[in-house]
Amino acid sequence: MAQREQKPRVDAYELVFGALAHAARRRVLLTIYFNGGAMTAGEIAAVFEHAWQTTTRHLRVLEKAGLLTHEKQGRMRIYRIQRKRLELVRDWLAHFSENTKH
Amino acid sequence: MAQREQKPRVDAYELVFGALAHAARRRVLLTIYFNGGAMTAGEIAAVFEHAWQTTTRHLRVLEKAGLLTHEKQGRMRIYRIQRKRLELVRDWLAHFSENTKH
DNA sequence: AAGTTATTTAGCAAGGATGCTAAATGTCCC
DNA sequence: GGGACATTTAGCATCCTTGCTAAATAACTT
Repeated sequence: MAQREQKPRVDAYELVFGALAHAARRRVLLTIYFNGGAMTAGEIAAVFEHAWQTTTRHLRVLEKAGLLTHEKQGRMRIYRIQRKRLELVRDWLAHFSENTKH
Repeated sequence: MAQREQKPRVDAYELVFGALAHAARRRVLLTIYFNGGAMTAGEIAAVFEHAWQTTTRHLRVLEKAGLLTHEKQGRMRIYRIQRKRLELVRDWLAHFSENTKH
């Protein structure tokens, strides 16, 4: 039993890696990116065979992970990819780089 | 319904991202890496609070994902990290790089 | 060969994730 | 303001994952 556990960006890894663990969510990110970085929820959902509501949940997971943000525009919501957040993954990978090999 | 789905290295992404989705497994990789790239199952398990068997399963998942390999040495098994396999993650991230910005 | 050490496999319970349908919310248009 | 459109929230069933304990395998030791 550890005295006290710190949870600063530890949770961030958890959220991001968790979000990327599902093929549909990875595909959502790619889809939005190749569409210029932003799409409405409807456009995104249309790409998938899933029910609308299922995609909505995936979007929520991605947003909670910080990989997506949304803004309202009238009755539609525009989701925007947060490329910067993906660097967290790169950061984690960097632990395994040649140089750091200690 | 798509005509036919190809699954070449698609499954590889699935396996690797799936494996990295669990904090314990990410920690196993870091542990082995910072221990010089190889450790026995026992040494790895000793690092965790989990029951031995639970860690064994994590090792299996990581191995199935290609992130670890093992070789027998007497009655112990030495697990070795496959850094190269992590590049698959880097490859995926590369889709979002500035340059490739379609 | 019997016992000890190192590790995996099997089987089960609990919790979480995923996908669906139905209902709710919020906005636009006549 | 009433209906159509865009999207989310709720609730439920199913499946997958994780963690555990018990049992099995396999290699060393005496």
